[in-house]
Amino acid sequence: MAKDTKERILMAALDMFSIKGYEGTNIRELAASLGLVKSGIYKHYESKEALWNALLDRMIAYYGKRFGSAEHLPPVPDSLEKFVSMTMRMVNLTIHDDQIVKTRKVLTLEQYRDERARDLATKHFLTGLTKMFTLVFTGMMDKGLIRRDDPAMLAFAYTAPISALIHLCDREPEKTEEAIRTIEAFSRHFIQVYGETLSFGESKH
Amino acid sequence: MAKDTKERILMAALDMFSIKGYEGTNIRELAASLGLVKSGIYKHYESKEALWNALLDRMIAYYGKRFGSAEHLPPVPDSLEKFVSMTMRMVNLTIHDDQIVKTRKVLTLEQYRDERARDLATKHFLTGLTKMFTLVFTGMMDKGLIRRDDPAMLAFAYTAPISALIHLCDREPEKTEEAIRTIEAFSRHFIQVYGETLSFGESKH
DNA sequence: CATTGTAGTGAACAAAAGGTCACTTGTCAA
DNA sequence: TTGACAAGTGACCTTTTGTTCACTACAATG
Repeated sequence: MAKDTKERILMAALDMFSIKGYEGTNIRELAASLGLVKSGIYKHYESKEALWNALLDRMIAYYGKRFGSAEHLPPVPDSLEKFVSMTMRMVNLTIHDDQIVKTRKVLTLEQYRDERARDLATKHFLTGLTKMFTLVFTGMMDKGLIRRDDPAMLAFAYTAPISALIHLCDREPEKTEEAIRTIEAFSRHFIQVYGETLSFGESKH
Repeated sequence: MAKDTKERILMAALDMFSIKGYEGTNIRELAASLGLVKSGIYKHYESKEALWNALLDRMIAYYGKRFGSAEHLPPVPDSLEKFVSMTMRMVNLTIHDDQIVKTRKVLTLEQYRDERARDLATKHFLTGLTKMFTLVFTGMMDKGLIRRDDPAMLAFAYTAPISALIHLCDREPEKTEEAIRTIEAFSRHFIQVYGETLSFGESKH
């Protein structure tokens, strides 16, 4: 019950910050949500700002581990259909995983105030996905699944619309199902435009 | 100097809210930024929340007038080159117009807290642009400039990446120039993919 | 000129905020 | 058993916050 409290505080902070933002969050309420009293928080974090920084440390580390490392790169799919299903798996995870949703919301709310949040927001919302899919598309071009083109441009053109709909889900959760359908439709439209239509009998070498 | 103050307060509020958010903004500082003392604000708005709501009213009205009305629809360009330059004109406006930038920031910061902000955010960031460009693409298909396809899907695929880069500029203004270049590159890539390459001698009827 | 209403001031207030500290409690090691 | 330490409490403090109000200055109107 001891060491655990520090972790519970961090998770409660993620929760409140993601709803009310840093300024809108107050320590009393945060402590109460854990059955603590506010001075109890200060046994684990020396100030509200220290708590915020610890949370950011965590988010940055988590991002690095989860999205930044080579082992978590999605495998290059070997059919366009598998490419779509891979996308949908990733999308479903990122939309429904509570911690990831809250992380996105916090970054959205604090991106103009905190420099590290700002940087992480750009990774989360833009460059991270683009880099990842640049590799995927490069691989798919090598396999002859999609036509040769600038893979970074394709990755940007592919991930940004999906990212926009993920933000929509964060903002209006009741539109989640529709958004997921739109993402799938967009995905299929995308492979239809960029997919290499192999002539009959032709095969990838 | 009389009626004017109410307006100046509204603009100062837009400014502070866009930087510090609603919770982070305090009336004293806001008044001071206008050379007033805090009680002066209350002569024009009965509470902080009333001020916030007045600002939202304004933003909603402005959006309706600026982006919602038929007369402000961009004309359907009659060449792909003009399509790109039209896009760039719009992008430059939306990135450099202070009031529009601040509006986007406020909506970003308050989208999870205020229902009207939430709705306006979706319009600003997603559906508004998509609707507008659906019409543009429909017109361009009619003119034979781009190949026939689902115009709404094209509009979504076109505007979402641009929107993502506009958000990037709001977050990291020092990347504005690079972002604008990327938008233009994306734009050209887009028309290359979807543009109808008319055979020699062929013309739109 | 008298009056009336509007814009603005400054002092005051209650509530809420972040933070401190002396104290209790429970656990574990010597 | 005892000493030490980490975890948690409750009372207290200071600062900040939104809001009110009696008052002044002044322009417009009759």
